[in-house]
Amino acid sequence: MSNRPNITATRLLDACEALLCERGAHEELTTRRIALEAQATPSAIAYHFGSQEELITAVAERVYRRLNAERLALLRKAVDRRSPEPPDLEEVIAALVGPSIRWAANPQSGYRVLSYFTSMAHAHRDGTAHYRRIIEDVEHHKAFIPQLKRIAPWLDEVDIGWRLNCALGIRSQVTRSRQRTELLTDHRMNLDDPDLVISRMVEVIAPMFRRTS
Amino acid sequence: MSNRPNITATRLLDACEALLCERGAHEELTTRRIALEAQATPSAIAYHFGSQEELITAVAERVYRRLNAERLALLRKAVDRRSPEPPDLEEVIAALVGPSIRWAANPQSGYRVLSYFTSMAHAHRDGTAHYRRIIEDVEHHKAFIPQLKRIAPWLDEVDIGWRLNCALGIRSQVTRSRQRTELLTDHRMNLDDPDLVISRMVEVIAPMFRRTS
DNA sequence: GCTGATTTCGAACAGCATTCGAATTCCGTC
DNA sequence: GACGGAATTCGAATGCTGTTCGAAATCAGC
Repeated sequence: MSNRPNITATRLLDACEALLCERGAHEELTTRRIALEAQATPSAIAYHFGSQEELITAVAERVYRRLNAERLALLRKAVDRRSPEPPDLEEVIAALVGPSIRWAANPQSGYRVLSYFTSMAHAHRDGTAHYRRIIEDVEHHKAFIPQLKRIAPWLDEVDIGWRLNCALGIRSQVTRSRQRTELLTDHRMNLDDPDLVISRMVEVIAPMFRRTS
Repeated sequence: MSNRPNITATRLLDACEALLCERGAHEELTTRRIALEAQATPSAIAYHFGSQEELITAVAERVYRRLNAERLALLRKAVDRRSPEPPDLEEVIAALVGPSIRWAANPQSGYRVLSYFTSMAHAHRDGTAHYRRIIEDVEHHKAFIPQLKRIAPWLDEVDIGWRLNCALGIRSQVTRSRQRTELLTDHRMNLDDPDLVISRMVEVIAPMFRRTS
């Protein structure tokens, strides 16, 4: 549990992330396997992180930070481009869901870590509070609210948050339930093209923030 | 692996479902615990279902069938009410997401079984094909497509399927990420009232199927 | 009431995460 | 450069887990 992460700790983080990104390697996600990959022993996991769960949490947190940085950078770019006017709605939505979509299309991006982590956090939603720390972290999402409010000032802040939440649900469905998405669209949408998927999502999400006719 | 389920098999199913519905009992979801609850032995699980995973799959399948029956009954009712005119859009959406929302609000409904199962199926999306059998079962969802096409004939069938998929994503977000939903809406939405939540969802999903101005 | 099939049981077995004390390495200080 | 205390690594041991398997027990048909 060192606050100054040493070389072994980062090797364990890297090994765990690599295993989570490998296709179908979740069955082999054992302390022994991780330790082997990191040239360490299972005890090292307990020493540096406390438990395997907390190691995975640390890995997820690291990936999550990267994703959020990208999201917020895109939001800032969208805001700056139109400042002092309100940003473009479609560009804001693309900033919100774009990184997830692009990362999900790339197996080495670490998105699989997040998929696995959130699945596990949902399955064992009892007790273990260190899961919630990440799940409940919505601060960066909240950064989108004031900008969306500028775009759709007739909407309540609750309305904005609700629509934001819905948009995130659509994002999750597309990134995590790819099989279902393919079946419902009759395999006639190219889900491998992130830009296409993003524009399709914008097409569906944007009307939520437009005035009802 | 009996096709004629006997008394012990159904007791195991019931015990497993009960444990999955109990708050925070997922940690205790072991073969020995399930067997104890069902007045049987761990070997009985292997004998009747092959493995613990397959027992859980069987439980999820049973619950899933109940939910789908309710969904399709509501869809049929919506269709019959307006026949031969196209059904009301809002009523169709309520038929799609309503049962999930209501079940999620009731701990004893068995919705927790589905939450747990889909989480697990996503986490171990490799190999184990018996998970996919349920995850990929979208036939009942497809029953909504022709009705929605009647309502919005200007939309492609791919467009309809895509929007249907998005609606299901919103549903999942609200039922499974309740905490996040509460935080984003600043705790100012009463998520315990299913009818309110459903109308809020309709408010967001319906515009997807309306003509763009 | 016997016989063959179905079902139940309890004792194993291998694998798992974790614990813990000893051994080792590291690093500031003499 | 060598000491000594802290930080780190290690390997054996512990108590879980799901599953296997052969022997008992129960059941159904004649």
